[in-house]
Amino acid sequence: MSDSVVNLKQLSKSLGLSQTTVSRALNGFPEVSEKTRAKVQAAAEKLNYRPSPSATSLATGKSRIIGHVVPVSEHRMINPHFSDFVAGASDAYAEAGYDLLIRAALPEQEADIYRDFASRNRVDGVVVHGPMVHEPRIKLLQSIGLPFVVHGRAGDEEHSYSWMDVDNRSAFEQLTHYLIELGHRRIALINGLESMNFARRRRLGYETALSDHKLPVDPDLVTSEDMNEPYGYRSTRRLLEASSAPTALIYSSILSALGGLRAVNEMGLRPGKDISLATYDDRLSFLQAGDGAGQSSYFTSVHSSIQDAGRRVGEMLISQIKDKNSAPKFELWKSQMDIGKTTGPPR
Amino acid sequence: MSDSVVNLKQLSKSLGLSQTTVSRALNGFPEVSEKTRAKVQAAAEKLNYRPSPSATSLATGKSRIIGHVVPVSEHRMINPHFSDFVAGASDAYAEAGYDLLIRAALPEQEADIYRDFASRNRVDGVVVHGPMVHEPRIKLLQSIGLPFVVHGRAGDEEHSYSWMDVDNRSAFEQLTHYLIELGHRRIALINGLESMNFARRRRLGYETALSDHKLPVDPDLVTSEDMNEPYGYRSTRRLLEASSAPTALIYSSILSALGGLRAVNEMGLRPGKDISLATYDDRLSFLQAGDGAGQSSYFTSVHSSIQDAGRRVGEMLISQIKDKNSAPKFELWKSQMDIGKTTGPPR
DNA sequence: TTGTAGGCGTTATCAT
DNA sequence: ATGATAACGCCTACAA
Repeated sequence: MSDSVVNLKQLSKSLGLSQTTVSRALNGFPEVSEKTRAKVQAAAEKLNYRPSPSATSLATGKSRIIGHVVPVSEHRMINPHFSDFVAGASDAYAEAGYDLLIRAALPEQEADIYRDFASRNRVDGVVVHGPMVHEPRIKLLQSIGLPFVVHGRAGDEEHSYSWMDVDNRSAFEQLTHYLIELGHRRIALINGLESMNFARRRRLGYETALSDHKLPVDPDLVTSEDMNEPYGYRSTRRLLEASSAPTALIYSSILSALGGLRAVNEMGLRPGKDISLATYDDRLSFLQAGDGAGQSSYFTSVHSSIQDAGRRVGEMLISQIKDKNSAPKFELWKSQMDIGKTTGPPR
Repeated sequence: MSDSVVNLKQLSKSLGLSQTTVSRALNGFPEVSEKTRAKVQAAAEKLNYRPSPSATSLATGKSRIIGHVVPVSEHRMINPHFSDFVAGASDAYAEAGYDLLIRAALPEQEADIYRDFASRNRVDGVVVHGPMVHEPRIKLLQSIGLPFVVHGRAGDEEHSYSWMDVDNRSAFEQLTHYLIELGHRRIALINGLESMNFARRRRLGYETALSDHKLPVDPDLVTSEDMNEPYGYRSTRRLLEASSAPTALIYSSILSALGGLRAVNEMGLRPGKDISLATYDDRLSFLQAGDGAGQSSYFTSVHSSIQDAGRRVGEMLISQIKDKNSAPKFELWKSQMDIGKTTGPPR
């Protein structure tokens, strides 16, 4: 009730015990007698004792904070994908008594920020977002010795660090395969930025399916950009207005799929009839409904919840922080395919 | 280059100066001679000196961290609105040398978390998100003495705390007015949760416009829920399938407007022709395009960038933290109206 | 202009 | 099982 706060010294004095004993009692050290511990805990509660994070951090070298550095460039990393990921991660952190810290940074500052994070333990670990095909942050963090988990994977040395990823390649292979089976021959891929590893994998999956069916890979049918709604709209219009338009389009994100849907509607084409649309779906929460009436069940898609991914990455990172010299852990999640209303045989 | 890091003591020893002088030189105290300061700065750079945040925090009582507590309930606060706000805020923080901290919490824990934040200065201030009509957090924070800025306003005592808000009421009055002028008589409002102050204000604006034109306020035409896509879809369908359907719908968020658009398309209605849709638009970045081809220019809307709001709230909070006993500051932003393609006279 | 010394609130190492 | 005491790394009176 009271807003007055007490420190260790005051608390121990009020108990007639030393700070050492009180500290040990509160932190669950086994040598403290149960009777003492109970008394201490009761008094701590009553006097509203809360340890000072900075003092604890200074003494232990642990901050109980997880860092996320987000680039502020043209390709902003803060978008609905990020926020859903963060929702999951912060949940996992809170459960374990950690806080989430965000630092906005220009891309060229990023390395320095990691050094800063590590050198004075502002954070106990970081999550690496949006790994590129060749990802310099990984060896940097390794050399610094700052614990980290990658959301996704980089192109090489997958066994030297911890990561959690979805099966981007097989997901897109499956989606493409499905469209081919429906009879489509010209299938476009509205991909994310292919400097990012996930996008490269998705393209590989797409190309693999085409090749398996002896279909040509037409570079004019593939676009690569930051995934947002206008991009989906723009590229869809351009592709469909071209001379040899595709009969089906695959989107790397439901955000661009939404843009594609808008384009298609505007052109008077009926999804699933005149044109087929399929997408990767991160199950973004603002599109989700309990009754399954959200966009997610509308689109034909492969999906995996990015919020769940955030939670899992958070858990992995915390367990790694707690057991510093544990071996790297990897987790590859299978995406699930759902047939929605937006695909059908070509006209 | 080197990852080795040096502390104040080592740095000052290497310079043959006292820690005091070095500290003062680095922190811009005027009494240090420029020659000394230059030498110190050069050495700090060279030896890769970085002050320890926990030590600094312990000594000064300042953490240089801004807290955001986000409820993890059914009505998640982490959504695209939040992430755009955070993008702006974290930018402002980074510029001022602050970090952003997120703590997920059950609603009933929130009060305790604020106490925790304040008592041991884990954070120097907080942003209050989603103020309700009656907002207990405000007097709590005031009694605790933790600096805060409200994004939005609570219903009462607007002059006792700092806030930044948009003119929700007049924005919705204007939008409704416009639709009435077009000839609409039955206008629905797909509102946010009316326990939230912004939603109540929006409804007031809507009702004011109706009353001004001697139009009845039909409660069946107003819905109030968490703003997401499925909600927009569901309520739009329900309203349009009813016996006396509205000819125009106003959405409190582009997320639900997107759902409404989906419903309307599905029902074979042409937006702007058979049915009119208007929305409040927070200019969410994932819907924005440089070329103006995003959803934002498509919908008839009143808009104001929530990312800019985040930046501004961040600035306000930091300036308040720096000047503790400054008077409360208020900022009310005017939203701008844009006529898009989704409105027209009723059929 | 610079330096000395104590304090911020914990944890951890030795003792006892 | 409990207690003194020295870190942790910085800031800041107070002195010089």
